[in-house]
Amino acid sequence: MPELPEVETVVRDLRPLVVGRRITAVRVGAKNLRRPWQAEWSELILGKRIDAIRRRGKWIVVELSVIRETKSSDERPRARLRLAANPRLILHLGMTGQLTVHQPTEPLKDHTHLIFELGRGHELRFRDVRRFGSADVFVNEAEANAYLAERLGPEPMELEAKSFQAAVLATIRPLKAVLLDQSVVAGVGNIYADEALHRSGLHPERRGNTLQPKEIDRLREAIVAVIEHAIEHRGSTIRDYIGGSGLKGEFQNEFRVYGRTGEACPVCETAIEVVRVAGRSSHYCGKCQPVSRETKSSGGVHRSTSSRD
DNA sequence: CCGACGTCCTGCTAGC
DNA sequence: TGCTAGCAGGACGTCG
Repeated sequence: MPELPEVETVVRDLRPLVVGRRITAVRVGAKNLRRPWQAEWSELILGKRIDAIRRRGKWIVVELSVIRETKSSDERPRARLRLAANPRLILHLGMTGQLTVHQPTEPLKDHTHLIFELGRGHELRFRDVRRFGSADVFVNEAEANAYLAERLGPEPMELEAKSFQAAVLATIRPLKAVLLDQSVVAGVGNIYADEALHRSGLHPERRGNTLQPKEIDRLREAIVAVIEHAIEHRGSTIRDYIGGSGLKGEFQNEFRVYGRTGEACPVCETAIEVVRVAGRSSHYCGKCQPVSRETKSSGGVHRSTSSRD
């Protein structure tokens, strides 16, 4: 499942292959992604040049602009064209999304839902078996940024200690739910949440408001460390994930807890356990990541007075 | 307002 | 061997 490191890898792989190219045609599959592709979106991006491709959280932003027409003498600037001069294509890979560049002669794999023809024998294909992914087009940078800003918190690398501390202490939710909340920190999913919690010695069921400031900062540092480490390994391939060049990730070999139920904790050799938290399977080491007594017994709500004095 | 939970979707696999 | 129930989970809608 593509999380921040996987999406970053896709974007880095794709960058040299798509930047500078023009979208010469858009082909849309029969089945919808999370939201149906709108016909006017094709009009908005057709003929536009890809200036850049970047990542924000788990989202991919393709920046497009009008190519300057050098030879046309009868150039009539149209208002509508000006509004859509710099549209943005925003993609989310969901669970099983793959974004790769192919030659048009390569056979289409099943579940290919969008094809962006790039001319000169290349096309960008969006394939997604489970269709949890999405594609949206916005008329300009401001609209695209607004869309992302209203659902995403800071990138892990830009997460400030103070504000993260405030966010964690302000909630009774289990840490696992906090880390999966994209408005708290953008880009963390089930794998890296579990890995970061193990690295910081915190139980996934610990409730935010029971943490010490020191623990919160340890968690923040663990998130950054595990994300950066994973990017260096091109992310994790569990089953479907591939980078923009079709290469798999290697970080699955570095997992300390995720998907390792029953195996030995790499730190203390205790068997890794799995529990369902926030509707997700959560892997942890019972010894390295103990639940504090007060948290486990009854949700940790009645403890609020003791932190006062 | 906040938190918990159900829904979408397909392919794989554990279990009979 | 063949069948099926259950599981995987990111984002978002709904409910209490």
